[in-house]
Amino acid sequence: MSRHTPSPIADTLIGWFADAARPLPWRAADVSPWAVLVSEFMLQQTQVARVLPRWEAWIERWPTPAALAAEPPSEAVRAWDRLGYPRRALWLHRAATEIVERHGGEVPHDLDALLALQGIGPYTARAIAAFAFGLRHPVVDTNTRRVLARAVAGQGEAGPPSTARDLAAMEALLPDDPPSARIVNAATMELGATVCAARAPRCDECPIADACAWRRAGYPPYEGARRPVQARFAGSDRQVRGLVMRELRAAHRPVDRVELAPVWADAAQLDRAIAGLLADGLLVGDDAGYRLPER
DNA sequence: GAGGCGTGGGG
DNA sequence: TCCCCAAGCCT
Repeated sequence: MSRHTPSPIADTLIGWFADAARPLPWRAADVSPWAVLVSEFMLQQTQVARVLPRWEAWIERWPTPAALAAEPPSEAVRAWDRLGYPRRALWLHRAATEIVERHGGEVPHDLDALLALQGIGPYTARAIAAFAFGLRHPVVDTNTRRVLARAVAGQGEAGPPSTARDLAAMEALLPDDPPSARIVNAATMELGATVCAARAPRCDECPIADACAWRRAGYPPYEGARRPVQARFAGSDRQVRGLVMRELRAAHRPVDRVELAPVWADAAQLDRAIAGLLADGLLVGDDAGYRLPER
């Protein structure tokens, strides 16, 4: 691994982060790797403000992987409440079980061991390694990708994700020493989340505006490929799944098909949603009806 | 590799 | 109002 020439962008971000970082509780010095891991699961595709109260409650109730693994998945799904993508609650419970079984109840440091856990992909594995353990890895999320696209590549938006390419781009920005690299990872994400926003970037407040290639080029409009627009939510199977899950979280007993009928008028679509939830393991069904998974 | 997956904040 | 998009991952 070759040494880097110092990046003025990285240096500026380190100074900016010292003042501008939001005091998020999972960034506190005394939080456990497990607490960091839980935050990363919850933050997948979900905003900080919505995660905060769920994370506090979760860590208080289940302060260790073993504590969560000792309870049925149904309790994890209930505690997940309306954070969205409830498969993540199932995956987090599964990951806790795997940590107990494979790693003696301790969150592993190793990237490959992290990647092997349910629900942990390229972003989350590196985020845990970097933020929980201080290891020097590039961490690339959607905010990072946008900041690099603008400040370094001079493009208004990040193109389609490519893990290898994105990691290489961030690697080029990272200082050699792990503590500084960790801060640059966090600061780049923070800048994208709070200043270099997707819709309305606040360039007048940006600490690296002078170094920004996109700004220097006069903010050219983005010409490259965009990610496909997300299907509309209203009336979607996703909405129906959410409504069914809401019923099942509230009911601490089996709920049969007749009782679910009022949830959605289109019976075929309701059946499709239930079938999908069963396939995902979010529901189990028997003669008594549907319920959240107990094991 | 594209598509599917919740829910809600903000422009 | 409506639409974008949000600390991604799995199949």
